[in-house]
Amino acid sequence: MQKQETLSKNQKIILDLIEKSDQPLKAYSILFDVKKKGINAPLQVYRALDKLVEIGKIHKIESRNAFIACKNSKCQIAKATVFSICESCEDVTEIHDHKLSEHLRNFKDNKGMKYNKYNLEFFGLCKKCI
Amino acid sequence: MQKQETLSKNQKIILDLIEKSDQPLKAYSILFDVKKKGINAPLQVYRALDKLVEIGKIHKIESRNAFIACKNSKCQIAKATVFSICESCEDVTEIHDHKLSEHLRNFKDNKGMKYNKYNLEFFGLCKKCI
DNA sequence: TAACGCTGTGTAATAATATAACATATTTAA
DNA sequence: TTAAATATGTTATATTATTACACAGCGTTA
Repeated sequence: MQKQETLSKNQKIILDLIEKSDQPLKAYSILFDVKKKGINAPLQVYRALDKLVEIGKIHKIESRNAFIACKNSKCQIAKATVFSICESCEDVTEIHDHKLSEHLRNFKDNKGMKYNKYNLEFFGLCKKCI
Repeated sequence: MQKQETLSKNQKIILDLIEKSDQPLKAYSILFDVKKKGINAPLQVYRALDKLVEIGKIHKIESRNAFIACKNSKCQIAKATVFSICESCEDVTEIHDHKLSEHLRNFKDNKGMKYNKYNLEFFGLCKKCI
């Protein structure tokens, strides 16, 4: 089973919307916005979100219960995400830092655990809000 | 205003409970357990949790909406947390790795953002579940 | 082509997580 | 000893997410 290239109708509608926003969107705000396109129920939104997260088109910002598009064209980083979050204006940016990724990818604890995913969220104040 | 040494009644009850568990507890499971101690409403639980998180006695596992006690006696790491989470048995362990902490503490993005906190969650399979 | 598995859709109901608003009590500090 | 800050108690409600069920479309394969 290889990576799916074609998205379903609902998945497309919802990915479109998220990609048009440069900031994370919440599930019920997405629902509100796609009602005009015939998506009526939370579950329809959550199902599409689940799929889009799974294939790496979007990421969930766990501390905010919100979803942001992955700007990385290859979208192979669903399993290794780093974000910076401004606690004042709530601006969220995905961080791609080679050295940091390397470090995290290679991290080994002393419990013999096998990692296949990580998510890192930095919090602070962005330049505008300092 | 220095670090508060004395916790209020509700805060103590709830911290006690969380410290007795070596795994994260969810707010409503905490509520259920403390009803016999006279805590009746979600808000009473959430208020205590907020405070305990703020002073570093517990941490929130964001991806699980659950709370775990901080084992670090000094509890000064509320703002710099790393966890490993087994996706099979849901076992959660707080990680203290000097080199990793150093790396994360010193991380600078290229946006001039000032960080004061981070949270990192590793996912995978623990030794038992591999 | 018919039967099957897989993925997706639609809908209703409900579960789980979290906060707002208001009144009052207790502790702390000036 | 009074004012400010912190904590409590209660009701109601907002927000986030899932369960359960019925069915549609599509590609495989027997």
